[in-house]
Formats: sequence, C-alpha cells, structure tokens
Amino acid sequence: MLELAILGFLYDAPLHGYELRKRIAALTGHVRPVAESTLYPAIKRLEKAGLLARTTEPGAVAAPRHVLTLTEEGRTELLHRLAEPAQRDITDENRWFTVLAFLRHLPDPAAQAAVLRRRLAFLQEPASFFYDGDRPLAAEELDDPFRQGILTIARATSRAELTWLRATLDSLGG
Amino acid sequence: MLELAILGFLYDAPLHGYELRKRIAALTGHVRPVAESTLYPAIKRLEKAGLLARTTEPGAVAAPRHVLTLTEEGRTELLHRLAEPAQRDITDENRWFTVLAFLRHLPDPAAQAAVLRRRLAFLQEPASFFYDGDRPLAAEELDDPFRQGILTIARATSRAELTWLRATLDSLGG
DNA sequence: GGAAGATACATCGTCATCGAGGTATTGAAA
DNA sequence: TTTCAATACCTCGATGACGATGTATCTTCC
Repeated sequence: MLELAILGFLYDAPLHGYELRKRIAALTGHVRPVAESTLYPAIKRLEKAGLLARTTEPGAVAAPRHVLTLTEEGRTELLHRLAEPAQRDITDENRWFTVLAFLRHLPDPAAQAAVLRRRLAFLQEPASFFYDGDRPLAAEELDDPFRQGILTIARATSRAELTWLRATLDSLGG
Repeated sequence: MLELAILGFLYDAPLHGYELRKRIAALTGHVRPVAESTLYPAIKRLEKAGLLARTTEPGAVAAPRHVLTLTEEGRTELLHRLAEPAQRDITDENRWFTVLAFLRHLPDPAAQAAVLRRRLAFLQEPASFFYDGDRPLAAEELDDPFRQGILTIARATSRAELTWLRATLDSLGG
C-alpha cells in the first residue's frame, strides 16, 4: 500500500522524501497515519529494488533533500501493480482507495475497467459481517444496535460504490 | 484488532481456536482474511499475558481441541480496549468495525456513547483525500473519475454513518 | 536570548503478520 | 482405493510497520 502510494506519486513528478510524506499524509493520513520510520525504509527498499533513483539536492530550508525519481522499472512495476492488484487490494477499502487514487496512470481504459470489474464482482458477492449458519443477516435481523450500524454503514457504502462503479464502467466505453 | 476480536468473541462463551478462526473469518474475513499463522500465535500471546486460559478437550471430529476461556484480567482488558480505543481504532474503518462489533459488551451506555462520540468528532472534521493547498477538494473539483469515486464513496459512507451515529446516540439516552 | 516548530533524513529494537510447510484424524467423493 | 476436504493445531523465516530516539539547520515567536 505504502509502496504503491510512493510509486504512484513519483509517477507524476520526482519528489523528495519529506514532500512524499506530506502527500501520503494528505491522501490517507486522516485514516491511517504513516510513520516516518515506515516511509524512509520503504523508500530504501524500492531504491534497492531498482524501482527508484535518488539524487541529492541542497535543501530549500534545512538539510539536503534526496530527490526521488522513478526508474523505467519503477514505472513498469507501478503499472503492473495497478493492472493486477492482489485480492487484498480489491477487498480492503484502504488498499482499494490507494489503487483508485492512481488508477488513472494505467494507459488503457480497458485495463482500468478490468480492475473496476474486479471490485464490482467483490461487492456483488452476497456477504455480511454476521451470519445465521450460512445465511448472511440483514441489519433488521440483529438486536445489537452497534452491529446494526456496521451493516447499515456497509450497505450505504456498497450502494454508493455500485452506482459509481456502473456509471464509470459505462463511461469508460463498454 | 485481531486480539480485540479474540477477546470479544470469548467474552460471550469459551471457544476453541478453530471455531474462533471461523467466527473471525465470518466477521472480517471477506475484507481482510486472517491467516492461521497469525491467529495461533495471537492466542499464545494473549494466554501468556494471562488474558485467557486453555483447557484441552477431545476433538469432536479430529485432533483435540484447546478450549479458550477469558480470565478475569481478560474481561477487564477487553472492556478497557473497548472503552478507550486507540485513535487508530477510531479512524480506520476496519478497526472501527471491530470495536463496534463488540461495543455491546461495555456495560455502561454512557461509556458506549463516549466511544461513538469520538467517531462522530472524527467524521465531523473537515478532511478529504485531496487538497488544494490546505483546502479539502470536493469530488466535483476533480478531473480524475477514479479520485472522484473515492470522494463520492467516502461521502456516502460518512453521511450514512453520521445519521446512524446521531440516532444511536439519541437512543442511548442523552 | 532561548524555546519551539518546521524542514529533512536516519537508525534501532520490537512486534505483528504472512506464506509455506508440517502433523494427525475422519468422512465423503471419485 | 486413493484422494480430497474438513477438522484441529503448530513452527519457521521473512518482512513490514511502529515508537523512540538522534542529528542538523532555519525561522518565528516570546
């Protein structure tokens, strides 16, 4: 997830670590903050893997900056991660939103649509958080108001997303 | 999160690990599967911390079962984790849903309401995923249809949850 | 003059999670 | 009859994330 965000931001323009940190904080920070001690090692990993290159520039204000640029392999890797996300990136909303945030980088609308269809398929599966045997329970069937809340919220999300998915799939050209 | 779910399920009744696994899979598995190699060490951790005790019973079908029971410290710990969740448990929907799933275990409606109010406060903060400087951007201000989607979905979720939160806070007795 | 906060990057130890693999039994399907 | 799926638990190595802490500079405010 973090790695996808790093690659995604760098696809547009080279950035230094600190700026990257601010962008990632803006994107997902209010939900899931990213510690510096997570970001810098992640950058090193990607650099070591040859996905990004580093050049040192004098700092605008303080310490020198390490400006990060995607390599050709980095661009390829980003496109691959966007075109074929792990199932987890499809089902987990946090991860899914990160995929969505950078999906525009995929050059082919058909490839974008394919990713959206995977999410569509996931949302169309009959699934709940609570079951009576194998049967998924609806909010109305629960006593617990908090568990009712979970289902109410999840259903609202699901509806909004299905509407958006279908409209977007349409406009991507069927 | 996983630990909260384990404690939460065991609060109702003693269970063996395999059954626990199935319940956790039902609760959050469609979004975030939990590997066995994560669950069993987590059980051991909690046992080592004195939060749960284990007794061996002959297996109904195959291998012997290790039936897990919450200790008194385990019950106290669960109630503490529910009454005072980390900020992360409030902001991250996955974690928040787990808190909600077991919030009924808190004996005091006022304590339940206090937790809901923390979520309410979080949702009322002006936050987006995308900014123009410091100003949060609305879906309509974005070109990217995928980023529009993120905001559209997040807004629908937020609205549904705010409605539910206010109604539930009311019914918990103001 | 000094403290605080932003800029800018880094390391360290710890811990949670994961995938791969292992052990053993029972019942059903091929 | 062999194989598969389910039951039931476990270990191991790798990795990724985290909090704490450190280093250094510059600006702003008191």
